[in-house]
Amino acid sequence: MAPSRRYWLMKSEPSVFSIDDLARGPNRSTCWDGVRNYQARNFMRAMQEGDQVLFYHSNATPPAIVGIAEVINTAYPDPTQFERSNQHFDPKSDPQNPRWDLVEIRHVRTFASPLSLTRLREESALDGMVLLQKGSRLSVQPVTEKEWRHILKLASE
DNA sequence: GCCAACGTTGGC
DNA sequence: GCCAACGTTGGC
Repeated sequence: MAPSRRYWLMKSEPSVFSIDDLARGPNRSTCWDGVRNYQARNFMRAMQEGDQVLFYHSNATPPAIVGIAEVINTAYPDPTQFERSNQHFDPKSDPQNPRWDLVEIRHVRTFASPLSLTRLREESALDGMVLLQKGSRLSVQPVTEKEWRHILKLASE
Protein backbone atom coordinates (compact mmCIF):
# COMPACT_ATOMS: atom_id res chain seq x y z
CA MET A 1 0.00 0.00 0.00
CA ALA A 2 1.28 3.43 -0.89
CA PRO A 3 2.05 5.67 2.07
CA SER A 4 -0.69 8.19 2.66
CA ARG A 5 0.11 11.82 2.07
CA ARG A 6 0.16 14.04 5.08
CA TYR A 7 0.50 17.56 3.70
CA TRP A 8 -1.73 19.67 1.53
CA LEU A 9 -2.40 23.17 0.26
CA MET A 10 -5.83 24.73 -0.01
CA LYS A 11 -6.67 27.97 -1.77
CA SER A 12 -9.21 30.54 -0.78
CA GLU A 13 -9.95 34.05 -1.93
CA PRO A 14 -9.63 36.19 1.19
CA SER A 15 -12.48 38.43 0.05
CA VAL A 16 -14.67 35.31 0.25
CA PHE A 17 -13.10 33.40 3.13
CA SER A 18 -9.78 34.39 4.70
CA ILE A 19 -7.56 32.74 7.28
CA ASP A 20 -8.87 35.31 9.76
CA ASP A 21 -12.39 34.08 9.04
CA LEU A 22 -11.16 30.56 9.76
CA ALA A 23 -9.50 31.62 13.02
CA ARG A 24 -12.71 33.33 14.15
CA GLY A 25 -15.04 30.52 13.12
CA PRO A 26 -16.79 28.09 15.48
CA ASN A 27 -14.02 25.94 17.02
CA ARG A 28 -11.69 27.88 14.71
CA SER A 29 -12.93 25.51 12.02
CA THR A 30 -14.97 25.39 8.85
CA CYS A 31 -16.51 23.01 6.32
CA TRP A 32 -14.55 23.24 3.09
CA ASP A 33 -17.60 23.08 0.87
CA GLY A 34 -18.12 24.17 -2.72
CA VAL A 35 -15.24 22.24 -4.31
CA ARG A 36 -16.46 21.24 -7.79
CA ASN A 37 -13.34 19.87 -9.40
CA TYR A 38 -12.71 16.13 -9.54
CA GLN A 39 -8.99 16.26 -8.88
CA ALA A 40 -9.47 18.52 -5.88
CA ARG A 41 -12.27 16.27 -4.63
CA ASN A 42 -10.10 13.20 -4.95
CA PHE A 43 -7.38 14.84 -2.90
CA MET A 44 -9.91 15.66 -0.19
CA ARG A 45 -11.05 12.03 -0.22
CA ALA A 46 -7.44 11.00 0.43
CA MET A 47 -7.15 13.24 3.50
CA GLN A 48 -6.97 11.88 7.00
CA GLU A 49 -7.65 13.42 10.36
CA GLY A 50 -4.57 15.32 11.48
CA ASP A 51 -3.23 16.04 8.01
CA GLN A 52 -1.58 19.45 7.79
CA VAL A 53 -2.70 22.13 5.35
CA LEU A 54 -1.04 25.25 3.99
CA PHE A 55 -3.66 27.97 3.75
CA TYR A 56 -3.23 30.03 0.57
CA HIS A 57 -4.82 33.33 -0.35
CA SER A 58 -5.54 33.51 -4.08
CA ASN A 59 -6.68 36.64 -5.91
CA ALA A 60 -5.04 38.52 -3.07
CA THR A 61 -2.50 41.32 -2.79
CA PRO A 62 -0.13 39.65 -2.81
CA PRO A 63 -1.15 36.04 -3.37
CA ALA A 64 0.51 34.17 -0.50
CA ILE A 65 0.63 31.24 1.89
CA VAL A 66 -0.69 32.82 5.05
CA GLY A 67 -0.72 30.06 7.64
CA ILE A 68 -1.52 26.51 8.65
CA ALA A 69 -4.68 24.53 9.25
CA GLU A 70 -5.35 20.87 9.95
CA VAL A 71 -7.86 18.35 8.72
CA ILE A 72 -10.23 17.32 11.50
CA ASN A 73 -12.21 14.56 9.79
CA THR A 74 -12.31 12.49 6.65
CA ALA A 75 -14.36 13.49 3.62
CA TYR A 76 -18.14 13.25 3.54
CA PRO A 77 -20.81 14.45 1.08
CA ASP A 78 -21.02 18.22 0.64
CA PRO A 79 -24.66 19.15 1.41
CA THR A 80 -24.53 22.28 -0.75
CA GLN A 81 -24.57 20.16 -3.92
CA PHE A 82 -28.24 19.37 -3.19
CA GLU A 83 -29.33 22.87 -2.20
CA ARG A 84 -31.17 24.31 -5.16
CA SER A 85 -30.57 27.88 -4.14
CA ASN A 86 -26.89 27.36 -3.43
CA GLN A 87 -24.34 28.77 -5.83
CA HIS A 88 -22.69 25.33 -5.91
CA PHE A 89 -25.89 23.35 -6.50
CA ASP A 90 -25.25 20.42 -8.85
CA PRO A 91 -28.44 19.08 -10.46
CA LYS A 92 -26.52 16.11 -11.82
CA SER A 93 -25.43 14.83 -8.44
CA ASP A 94 -27.38 11.79 -7.29
CA PRO A 95 -28.27 11.82 -3.56
CA GLN A 96 -27.78 8.03 -3.56
CA ASN A 97 -24.27 8.54 -4.86
CA PRO A 98 -23.15 12.08 -4.09
CA ARG A 99 -20.60 13.49 -6.47
CA TRP A 100 -18.96 16.08 -4.21
CA ASP A 101 -17.34 15.79 -0.80
CA LEU A 102 -15.94 18.16 1.77
CA VAL A 103 -13.58 17.99 4.75
CA GLU A 104 -13.52 20.16 7.83
CA ILE A 105 -10.36 22.04 8.73
CA ARG A 106 -9.29 23.91 11.85
CA HIS A 107 -6.99 26.89 12.17
CA VAL A 108 -3.56 26.05 13.57
CA ARG A 109 -1.64 29.28 13.14
CA THR A 110 -1.30 32.37 11.02
CA PHE A 111 2.19 33.26 9.85
CA ALA A 112 3.66 36.50 11.23
CA SER A 113 4.49 37.37 7.64
CA PRO A 114 2.79 35.77 4.65
CA LEU A 115 4.96 33.93 2.14
CA SER A 116 4.14 35.54 -1.18
CA LEU A 117 4.15 33.71 -4.49
CA THR A 118 7.10 35.84 -5.57
CA ARG A 119 9.03 34.85 -2.46
CA LEU A 120 8.22 31.16 -2.97
CA ARG A 121 9.42 31.32 -6.57
CA GLU A 122 12.84 32.42 -5.36
CA GLU A 123 13.31 29.07 -3.64
CA SER A 124 14.83 26.46 -5.94
CA ALA A 125 13.93 23.83 -3.33
CA LEU A 126 10.29 24.51 -4.19
CA ASP A 127 10.60 24.29 -7.98
CA GLY A 128 8.45 21.16 -8.04
CA MET A 129 5.58 22.52 -5.98
CA VAL A 130 2.21 22.09 -7.66
CA LEU A 131 1.35 25.67 -6.70
CA LEU A 132 4.28 27.02 -8.68
CA GLN A 133 3.66 25.10 -11.89
CA LYS A 134 2.58 27.12 -14.89
CA GLY A 135 -1.18 27.25 -15.24
CA SER A 136 -1.75 25.47 -11.94
CA ARG A 137 -5.31 26.16 -10.79
CA LEU A 138 -6.01 23.25 -8.47
CA SER A 139 -7.65 24.56 -5.31
CA VAL A 140 -6.69 21.50 -3.26
CA GLN A 141 -3.23 20.09 -3.86
CA PRO A 142 -0.68 17.74 -2.31
CA VAL A 143 2.52 19.10 -0.74
CA THR A 144 5.56 16.91 -0.17
CA GLU A 145 7.14 16.60 3.26
CA LYS A 146 10.27 18.26 1.92
CA GLU A 147 8.27 21.21 0.59
CA TRP A 148 6.36 21.42 3.85
CA ARG A 149 9.54 21.58 5.93
CA HIS A 150 11.08 24.15 3.65
CA ILE A 151 8.04 26.40 3.82
CA LEU A 152 7.86 26.20 7.60
CA LYS A 153 11.51 27.17 7.73
CA LEU A 154 10.83 30.20 5.52
CA ALA A 155 7.89 31.12 7.70
CA SER A 156 10.05 31.17 10.82
CA GLU A 157 12.70 33.45 9.33
C1' DG B 1 -14.18 9.81 -29.41
C1' DC B 2 -12.96 14.32 -31.26
C1' DC B 3 -12.70 18.98 -30.62
C1' DA B 4 -14.58 23.80 -30.76
C1' DA B 5 -16.83 26.77 -27.77
C1' DC B 6 -17.43 28.34 -23.46
C1' DG B 7 -16.84 29.42 -18.50
C1' DT B 8 -13.62 29.79 -14.72
C1' DT B 9 -9.31 30.57 -12.28
C1' DG B 10 -6.06 33.54 -10.86
C1' DG B 11 -1.63 36.10 -11.69
C1' DC B 12 -0.31 40.36 -13.32
C1' DG C 1 -9.08 44.83 -17.04
C1' DC C 2 -6.39 41.49 -19.63
C1' DC C 3 -5.48 37.10 -20.88
C1' DA C 4 -3.23 32.35 -20.57
C1' DA C 5 -4.26 27.99 -18.95
C1' DC C 6 -7.38 24.77 -17.76
C1' DG C 7 -11.80 21.93 -17.24
C1' DT C 8 -16.31 20.97 -18.96
C1' DT C 9 -19.94 20.67 -22.28
C1' DG C 10 -22.18 19.20 -26.21
C1' DG C 11 -22.61 18.70 -31.35
C1' DC C 12 -21.17 15.65 -34.62
